[in-house]
Amino acid sequence: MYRHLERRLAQHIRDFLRRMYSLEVDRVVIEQPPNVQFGEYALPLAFELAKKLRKAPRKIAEEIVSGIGVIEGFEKFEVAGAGYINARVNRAALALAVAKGEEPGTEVPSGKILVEHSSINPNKAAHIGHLRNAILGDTFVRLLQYAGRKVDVQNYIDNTGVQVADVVVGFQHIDRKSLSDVEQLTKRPRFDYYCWDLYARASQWYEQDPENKKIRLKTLHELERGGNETAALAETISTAVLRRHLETMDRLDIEYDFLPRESEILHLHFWDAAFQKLKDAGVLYFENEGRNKGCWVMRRAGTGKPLTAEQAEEKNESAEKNVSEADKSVSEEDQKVIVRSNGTVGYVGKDIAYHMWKYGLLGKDFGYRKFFLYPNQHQCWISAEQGESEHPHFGDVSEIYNVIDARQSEAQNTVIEALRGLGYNPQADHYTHFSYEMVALTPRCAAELGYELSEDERARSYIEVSGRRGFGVKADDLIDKLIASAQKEVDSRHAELNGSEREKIARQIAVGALRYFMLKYTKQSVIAFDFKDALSFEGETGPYAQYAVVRASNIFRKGGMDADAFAKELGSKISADELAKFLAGKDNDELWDLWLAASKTAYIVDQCIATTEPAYLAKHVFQLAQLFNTFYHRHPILAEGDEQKKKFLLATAGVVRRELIRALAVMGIESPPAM
RNA sequence: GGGCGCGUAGCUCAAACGGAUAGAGCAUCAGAUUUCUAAUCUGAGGGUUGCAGGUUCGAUUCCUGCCGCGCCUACCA
Repeated sequence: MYRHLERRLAQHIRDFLRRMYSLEVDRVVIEQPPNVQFGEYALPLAFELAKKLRKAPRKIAEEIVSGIGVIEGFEKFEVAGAGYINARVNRAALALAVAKGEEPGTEVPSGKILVEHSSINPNKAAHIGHLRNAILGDTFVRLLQYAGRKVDVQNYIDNTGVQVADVVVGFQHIDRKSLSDVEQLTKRPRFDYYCWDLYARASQWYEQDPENKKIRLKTLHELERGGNETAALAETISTAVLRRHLETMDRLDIEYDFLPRESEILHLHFWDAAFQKLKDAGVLYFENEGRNKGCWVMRRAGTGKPLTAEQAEEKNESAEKNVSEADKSVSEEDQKVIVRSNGTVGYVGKDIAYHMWKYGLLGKDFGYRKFFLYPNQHQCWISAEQGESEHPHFGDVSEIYNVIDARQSEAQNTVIEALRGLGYNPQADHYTHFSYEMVALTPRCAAELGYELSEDERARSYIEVSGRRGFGVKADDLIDKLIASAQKEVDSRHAELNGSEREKIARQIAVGALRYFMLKYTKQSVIAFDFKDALSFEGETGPYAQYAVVRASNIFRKGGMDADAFAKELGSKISADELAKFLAGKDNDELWDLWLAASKTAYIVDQCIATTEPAYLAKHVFQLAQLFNTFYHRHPILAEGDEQKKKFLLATAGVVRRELIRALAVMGIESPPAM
């Protein structure tokens, strides 16, 4: 409801400015006052207008306040400080609307959105860095779905790259395993852990003898070509590891719709189709000299002179030859090799083709096979050269979000520039690199894990994980630890519950702790991972919020009432006048703050989507839980003597409980029945 | 060298297009439970927002320079 009122206010202000001053503003800035005593919305509008209107801000603010008139849902407007306009809403009306629990809808664009996340090399166990990616991606999917968007979730599988090749080399040349040996190994639990170690061993093995590196290159070529024994072994390994990744992510309630694989991008000749278009459009050109002689190259993103909007327009209007001349002058440094001199295509090229497919611009499609059926019957599909005849339709989307770490931003931008160069500007504009920073280990954590550190590394605040060194925290290990720790607590607190109930709760708490931990940091901050913080269930954590829900639930259980029904039917239980009385005035600001926070779910979700920043939701959930815990402490609800007051307090608990459950669900966190 | 990003309390992090007194958690210290379970709550201490300029009514936020740190800068993916 908070969002709904904000939009209504913005619209009225726009109309008013047009009427009163003949001013058109595209965006009315509406802030949240630092304290609820100032009201629910704050407009710094008068400061902005001061220059345009050549009047003192305070004077303008007074004019607006006296002229704005009646706006439904708002009680009054006040001028504060040097010219702030503070808006006060009708508290009872807002509370009643919130209690009903139905957010007035907004227009939802019809197009489908594709979110790509996880994309873990299928050659070793997933680690905490992959967890951050998957949790960010999955949460963003849930945010979009909450906002009413249709979303396809894809997990790109690089099954023909060097990382898979390294493990293949490990099996063939270090451990000397046959295909059937490996097939047996894949049936053992956590085959991906075996590969984790083997990958690290293979990386060392390359250092021992330059000849070994030649084997690696040969293996890589065999994988890319396909149709040979090495490729068959790679297929067995990467498919088994991929299944493990899906299982790991499913422990966190993360699911995918489709798994496009690089092998199909190669074998279905996606690149050939893209290559032709890129050459025709002049995006790619052949280099005749220097370091990149014999390669097809394009300008690396971010190396051109930055163009302003006007310059870009001029450029479009000016003669074509200027453009190509400018492109030809790209220095070697600024060139990105797309096709190597031996004719093979690099990963950026494949990525360009893949993204043309996403937008339905390639004129080719994958084959589709059923791959993984989740316990909830959701079917996950995988790409295939020859697919099944009946399959859902993927691709042809109108917006793309790629959850890929910040280190790849240049490559991502190069793909966007290629689309632009092909003339697909709207598609390029709706291509979002959802960039986030890595998860690193604190030196203390690395030491705990028994890794030897150089003096240099010990002095740093964090150390990057490294698959090649086998250096990192495996996802399943962390999840196991969290579950064990939660299980211990649940067992000691709830002897009355049976084993499977306790197990389920422990899992919910573990998932809540982990997902919250990965979401509470803003994307651009490197997470310096530490077991102490990650395993905490106290303070700013998922379990803290889950516990608030349990406390609310307990009130209703003890009172023999249905929490949701109680909240929803507030209007028939208490008159509007009485409700107003309970919420009015300074004495009740603290209660009102709680209601106001509970009204913000849709507003926060919008903010998260607009900024591709799920951390705002995590902060909001924590604040709401914190306000509730204070409320819980101050008001022994069931002991309340005044019947009307008691109903009001119950409704408060019911509404907050419902909104907490909702918001947690958007973060992929379940609310346990007991803790 | 070039590109991107970061620097805020002892530690880990917030601060939505520039806005009202820079906020949380952890840690430390002092308190709270015959009550709807303390995985909780109340309070205290802790800050020249890396440094120096600039723009502005107003800067943690924008601009310039400097210092420190990270990532990218492969005919790897």
